[in-house]
Amino acid sequence: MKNEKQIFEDFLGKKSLRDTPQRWLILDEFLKREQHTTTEELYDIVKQRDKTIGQATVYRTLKLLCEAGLAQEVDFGDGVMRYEHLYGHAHHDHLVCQGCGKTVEVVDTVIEELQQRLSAQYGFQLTGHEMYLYGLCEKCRGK
Amino acid sequence: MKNEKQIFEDFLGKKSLRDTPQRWLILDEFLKREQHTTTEELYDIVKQRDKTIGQATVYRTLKLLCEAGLAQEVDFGDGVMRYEHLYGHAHHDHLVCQGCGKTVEVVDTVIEELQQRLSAQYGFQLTGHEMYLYGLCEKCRGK
DNA sequence: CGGAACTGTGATAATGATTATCAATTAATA
DNA sequence: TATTAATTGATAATCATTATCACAGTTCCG
Repeated sequence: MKNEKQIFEDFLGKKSLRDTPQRWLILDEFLKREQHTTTEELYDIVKQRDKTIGQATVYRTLKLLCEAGLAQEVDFGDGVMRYEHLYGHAHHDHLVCQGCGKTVEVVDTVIEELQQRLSAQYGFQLTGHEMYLYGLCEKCRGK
Repeated sequence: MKNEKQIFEDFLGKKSLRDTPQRWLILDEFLKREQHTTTEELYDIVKQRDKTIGQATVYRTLKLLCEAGLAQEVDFGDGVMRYEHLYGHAHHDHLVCQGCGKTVEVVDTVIEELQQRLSAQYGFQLTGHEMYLYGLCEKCRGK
């Protein structure tokens, strides 16, 4: 399996986009993050290694990573877009705690199947879906 | 079953908020709309009956309708909040055509049940969920 | 009735995330 | 290396939504 850097290199080549240190820096830090990352968080981190980098470049590069199939936008509905790793990660949905903000990645193949079937009933060809389950985690429920 | 106007009246009373012609006008037009409505669309409609009404009032009143349990926010992820009728309407999710924007309201009780079970597996107490199924409707698929 | 004390309103300014613009810089390539 | 086109960082612009504020309309209490 190719690694993410190779994928990105291929992507840039195919689109005749350029190889720049900023792009590699952003990809590198993005890959290090385990959790969903906002543009601003990533910008703050990346600035520590390159003081001159601009926010716009972070926005632009994250968009590219999405096109390259390495990242994916996640919208928890709080007005800030988050990005998560996509390549090598199986599809999943999100369980979000409304108390502490903790998220858990979940999958349920039966639900996925039923979504297909449900869409088909209305003549739709399903191309994707979003499912967010909101609730209270064990800790927050105690309070 | 109480009707929406009575509900809103009760709500205003309980919260010691006032009875104003603007609020009734907005509620009235909101209820007439069959589809999901953006604040701007509703503002345009309401302006035809009262030229002096302000956008802010529409925003404010839609928020109130949500609190009163008459309306609900729906976020299709295109940067504009939409509102739909809630009172007297069973819970449902949305099937959205990415070709023409058409939406269909759908429910699948088995999925709902599985969502509960899935959340419980992670110690979460489910308080709500959002599920958006994106695809192409029959017409758009032909093209 | 009269006048505090509030609530609501409309106009407008502010906010905050994201995007567009643009001159200057840099990478690809002949 | 010279040319061309992509990229960058800084900054201004957008756009939906919120906050602010002066003024108008209600309610309450005497």
